[in-house]
Amino acid sequence: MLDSRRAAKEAAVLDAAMQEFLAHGYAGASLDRIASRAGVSKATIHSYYQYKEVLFETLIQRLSDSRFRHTFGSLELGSDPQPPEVILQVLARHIAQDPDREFIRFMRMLVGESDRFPHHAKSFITSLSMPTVLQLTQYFQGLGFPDPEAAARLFMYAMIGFYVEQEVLHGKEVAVFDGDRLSQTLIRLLLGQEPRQD
Amino acid sequence: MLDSRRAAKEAAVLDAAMQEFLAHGYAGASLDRIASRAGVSKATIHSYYQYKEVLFETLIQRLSDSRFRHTFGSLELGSDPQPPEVILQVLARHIAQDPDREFIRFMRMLVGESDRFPHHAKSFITSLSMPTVLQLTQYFQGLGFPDPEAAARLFMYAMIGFYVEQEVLHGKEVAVFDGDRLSQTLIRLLLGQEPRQD
DNA sequence: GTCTATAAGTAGATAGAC
DNA sequence: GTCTATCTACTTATAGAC
Repeated sequence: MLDSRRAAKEAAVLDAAMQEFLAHGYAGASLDRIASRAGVSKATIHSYYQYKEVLFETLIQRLSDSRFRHTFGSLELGSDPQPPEVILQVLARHIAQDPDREFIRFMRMLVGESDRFPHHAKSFITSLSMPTVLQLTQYFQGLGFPDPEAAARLFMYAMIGFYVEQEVLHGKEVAVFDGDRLSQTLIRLLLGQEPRQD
Repeated sequence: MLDSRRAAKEAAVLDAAMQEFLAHGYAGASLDRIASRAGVSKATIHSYYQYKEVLFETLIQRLSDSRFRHTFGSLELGSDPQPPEVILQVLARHIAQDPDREFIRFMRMLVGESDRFPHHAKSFITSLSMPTVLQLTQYFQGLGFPDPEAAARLFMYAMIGFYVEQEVLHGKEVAVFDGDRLSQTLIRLLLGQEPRQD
């Protein structure tokens, strides 16, 4: 009974902390605001997480995990019987599209803190970028590509670059470009179906 | 005489501010440290730039301008008589390579502050991403591509994604990948010279 | 113009009451 | 276990001496 009340408070702290850190970054986040938004005292926060940095670490880990589940939870690349152009199209949308706006702010924070918290960035690479490269490499290998890892990384980098420029850096508010048009071009090139001038 | 002494102090402030903002981001930067590193008092800084935010704006503009000159200063795409694969290779290195480590930290700060300072991000897009897309689009149009803008953006996004994952997010410390191998793959695909399985 | 000194506010973290 | 009250340090910004 007391445990569940404590668990509820801890969840409230984490939720409030997420909003605060996503809105202001690490240095700009205020424990005062987190406490007041969570409906607890600052002392309570410190009893859960001794320092601000511990709270930040816990939160980043939680956000990173949830993104991992989002990207790979509904993805079964190997056993999918659909044609490559369909599979790759779906995967491109998985990488570059954003169902919830929260991940954009997470990326901003992760990149923004990647100088002061490099291990968060590396952990993100390990748990998201590496498995994506691996899965794609195996897939392109199965299609008989001569350099499957280069194809895999080209695919991933193109969609990441698109996401960073259009969504994270507000590029689509300056000059919007359709993500499907990009991925279609890329997929046709990779599969050798592109219409060309000759 | 007094003017030049003032100009020297102002330059010292901007240099110190650059180090401070790049190292700590906007919220984490301290005017105390900037003043002490520049060898002036805080009051002097405030006499030049009324608020911290004004100093930050000035600095970002300066950094963005210098990067613009770096990327396009030595680049004459249209009149270059060299073959496409050479030109594109050089351009790929321009986008993804970093002669000075400073730009990595600038990107981290720009992305990290792009939620609270969206106009900086947009200004960056306008002065760097847009001209790149434009130049590349014209180049691919000259080569007879059916959708030159899609090819242009694919090229730019792939190199940006590579840069963000490998350099900004420390990806190369987790699993390094050769930038030339990526751009060679991309260029061969675009120019229709890729070796394929069939 | 540029400084020192200080104002006024907020930061993270803790002691001690309950 | 959670609170209120407080400590110490640091923040931006300014007033006033020179």
